[in-house]
Amino acid sequence: MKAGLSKTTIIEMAANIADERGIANVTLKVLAAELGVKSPSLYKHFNGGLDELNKELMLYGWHSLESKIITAAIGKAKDDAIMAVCYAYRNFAAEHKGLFEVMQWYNMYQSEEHLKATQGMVSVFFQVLDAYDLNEGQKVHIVRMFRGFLQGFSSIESHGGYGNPLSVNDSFDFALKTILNGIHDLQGEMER
Amino acid sequence: MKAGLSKTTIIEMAANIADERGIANVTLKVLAAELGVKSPSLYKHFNGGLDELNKELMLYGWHSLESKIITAAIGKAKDDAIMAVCYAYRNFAAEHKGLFEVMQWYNMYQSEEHLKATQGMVSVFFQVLDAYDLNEGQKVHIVRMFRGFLQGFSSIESHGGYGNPLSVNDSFDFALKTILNGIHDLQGEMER
DNA sequence: TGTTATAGCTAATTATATTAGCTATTATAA
DNA sequence: TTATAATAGCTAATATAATTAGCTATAACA
Repeated sequence: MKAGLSKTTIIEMAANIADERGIANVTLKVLAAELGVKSPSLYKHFNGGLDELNKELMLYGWHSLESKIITAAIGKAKDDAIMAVCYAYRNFAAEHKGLFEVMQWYNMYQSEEHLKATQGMVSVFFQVLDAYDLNEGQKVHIVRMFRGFLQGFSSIESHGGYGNPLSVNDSFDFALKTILNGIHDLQGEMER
Repeated sequence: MKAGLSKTTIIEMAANIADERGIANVTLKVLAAELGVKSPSLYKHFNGGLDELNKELMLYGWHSLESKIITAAIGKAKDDAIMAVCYAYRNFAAEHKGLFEVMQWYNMYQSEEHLKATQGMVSVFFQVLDAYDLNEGQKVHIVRMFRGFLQGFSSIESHGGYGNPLSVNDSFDFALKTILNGIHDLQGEMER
């Protein structure tokens, strides 16, 4: 009862380490040192050790992203809302490289927890799509396309995978407009 | 001089372990046991130890994917070629979950090696796009969109991230058609 | 046949995660 | 206020995997 740690402060420090020093440094050793305690002490907060910590970090990341995109969508509708949400996603990945990696990497083959974690974000997409004249199946396809594109694009970009000097921003805009056009076509040329 | 190992056989076994038992089991211990040797022996083939092995595994994966999509594109052109390439990518990810993971997650912050590794695949996309009337910038945007989408979609799908019962195949088709429409639209214009 | 190179070995070292059990501080109740 | 209980954090010990050092037997070859 000295350092006064809590799950939250530990997770936040872990997220910080992931972003600043890379996920390879998200270890109990580094984390404890950074928090000014010894590594066994962390087991008082995370019974499941490093594994549980990574899981919590993954959940924390998705929840953070969720609130970012919710905030971004406030006061916007249709294409504007979609653009805002997509940019918020991409910016989050850029600003939280390490955390974003943990969000995707942890729990690869145990999808239940992952599914739950991403549900919030998925809901936001569906809500935004409610403003369009689309059936449920179409919405599912569109949300899946956005999720796939955003995750892959953001991941490649933040790892420096797009080597060509051409503006990555322009490529992102191009892709979003392409998907938006697809949505417009489904509506039979209604107004955007 | 007994087991007669080579870099190739070791890498192939590592890829196999990644796919069958998950990347958490790609360790020198497991790998050596599987190959019938002791783990220090592997240093005779990989001076850099586990790190070098993972790098080689990543490169091996991208080269494998490259030849798969080249094969898929043979005798096809335009939309047919693109569809074939995209399906080949997605199938590869589905059939090599572990390897596909290593391809994305190894070497996160040292993009040079990653860039080189993906260059082959990128070239295939550019070649296929040569059949369309597009300028260089447009091609770059399109390839980036495909890469982002394919990586994210395949990754989410193969980790069971698309929970909705709706056919994932249909979503994939929907997305590809959406992007193809975008390409067709660009051909109508003179320039952008 | 003798020499050399080296794949694979054992033994030892390092690094991290984890467990066991102790202690001091904080919170709570008499 | 004092006694008691709960527990955050500690030290010491253990487990597991990576890695290094140095040895040895075999394959290749002069």
